[in-house]
Amino acid sequence: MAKLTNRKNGSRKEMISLAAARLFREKGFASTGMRDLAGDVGVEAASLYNHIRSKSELLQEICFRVANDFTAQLQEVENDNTMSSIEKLEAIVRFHVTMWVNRLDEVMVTNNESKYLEEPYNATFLNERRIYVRRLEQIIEEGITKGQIRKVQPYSVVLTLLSAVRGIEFWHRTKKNISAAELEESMIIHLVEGLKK
Amino acid sequence: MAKLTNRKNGSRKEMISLAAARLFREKGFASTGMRDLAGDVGVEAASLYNHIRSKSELLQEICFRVANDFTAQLQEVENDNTMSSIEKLEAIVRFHVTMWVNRLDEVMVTNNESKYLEEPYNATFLNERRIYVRRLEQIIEEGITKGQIRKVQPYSVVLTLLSAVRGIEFWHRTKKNISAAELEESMIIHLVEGLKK
DNA sequence: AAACAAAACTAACAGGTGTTAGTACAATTA
DNA sequence: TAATTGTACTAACACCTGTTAGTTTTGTTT
Repeated sequence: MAKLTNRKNGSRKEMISLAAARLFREKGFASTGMRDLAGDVGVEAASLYNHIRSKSELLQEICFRVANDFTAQLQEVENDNTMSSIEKLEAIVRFHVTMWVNRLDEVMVTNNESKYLEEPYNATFLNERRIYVRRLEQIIEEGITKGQIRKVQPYSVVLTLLSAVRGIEFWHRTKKNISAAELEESMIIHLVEGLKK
Repeated sequence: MAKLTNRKNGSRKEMISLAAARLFREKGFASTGMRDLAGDVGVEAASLYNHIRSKSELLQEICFRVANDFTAQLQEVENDNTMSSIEKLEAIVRFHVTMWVNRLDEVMVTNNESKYLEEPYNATFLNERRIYVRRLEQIIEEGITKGQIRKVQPYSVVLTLLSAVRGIEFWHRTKKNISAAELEESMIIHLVEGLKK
C-alpha cells in the first residue's frame, strides 16, 4: 500500500495538516488534542505518528507555509517596476484579503496560534513578521517621498492595514450579506483610497 | 483579617482577575493553569478557590465586563443628539483605540479567548457582539442617508473598523516609535477621515 | 505465493489538569 | 477572652495530555 492512496486524496500527511489547521483555528492549538485530530482523520491517535513527528511540527509547518506565501508575494510586488507605490499597496492588501477569504484556517492559525511555536521557531517567526512590516513601511515611505501618498505615519498605517483584514473572520460566518468580491472592493476603498494624495 | 487588606491593594479577587487577564492574554486561556495563576498571585492553587468559583468564572467576568463597557459607551454616543453620524463614528473609534491602549489584557482576552466561554455564556456573548455590530451599521446607514458619509458597505466598514484597532497589540511591543496620541490621530485619519462625504 | 513496506492497531508511560475536602492559622468582632 | 471569619495550607481525586514501543493488518511488488 502506498502510492495509489497518496494520489487519490493527497498524501495522508496533507490530510492531517489540513484537519489540524481547522481544529487549531476552531479550538485553539492548546485545546486541540491529538485524539481530537485523530478522530477527525478517522484513525487512532498513535497512528498519526507514522506521518508526523509531533503536534508542534504541525503548527510549525502551517505558520511558515503561510508566512512564506506572504513574503513571496511581497517580493513579487517589490520587483514590479510598473506599479506606483499606491498600486503596490493596493496589490498587497488585495492579496491579504484573498488569503483571508480562501485560506482562513491556515491564516488564522498563523495569526493567533503562532505564540505556541517552540523556540527557536517562535523567535524566527516574530523576526520575519517584523521584517515584513518594515518592508511595507518602506513602500509607504517611498510613496510619500514621490508624492503619491498623503503624509501619514507609515507604522500606524501598516498596523491598521494588516489588522483590518482580520475582520474577514466574521464575514465567513455570514457570507450571505455580501460577496467576497464586494467585500474586497469595499475594503480597498476604505483602506487604500483614502491614502492617495 | 479582612477589610484592611481589602482596602490596601484592592480585593484579593480583583488581584486574581487582573493576573488572570494578563496570563490569559500571554499564554491563552487553555494554556494557563491554575497553578500558574496561583504562582503569580503568590499562593497555592487550591487557595484561589476561596475567592473564585472556577477558572471559567474568571473568563466570564473579564469578557462581560469589557463587553458591557463597550456597550455602555455606544449607548452614550447614540443618545448624544449634538453629534453628526461621522462624529459618532469617530468617537466610537477613539474609544476603541483608548481601550486597546489602556486595557490591552482584558480587551485581548475578550477578543481572542471568548470562544472558551461555556454555554450559555458563549452564545450570549456572540449575540451581544452581533447586536453591537448591527448598531454600528445603523449609525453608518443613517450617515449615508443624511449625506454625511460616502456610499459604502456598512457591514464591511464596521468589520474593518473593529478589526483595525487590533493592530495596537503590536504597537504595545514597540511604543518608542510613536506615542499613543499620535497613534490615535493617525488611525482616525486613516479609518474615519476617508468616509466623509 | 512470498516478501516487503506503509500504516493501522493496542497498551502503556509519566506528567499535568481543574477542583474538592479537610484542616490550620491569623486577625477582627462580640 | 471567646467566637467568628477570611484565607492560607496539604493531600488527593479522576481525568486528560503528547508520545513511545511493539505488534498486526493491509495492499503492492517481485
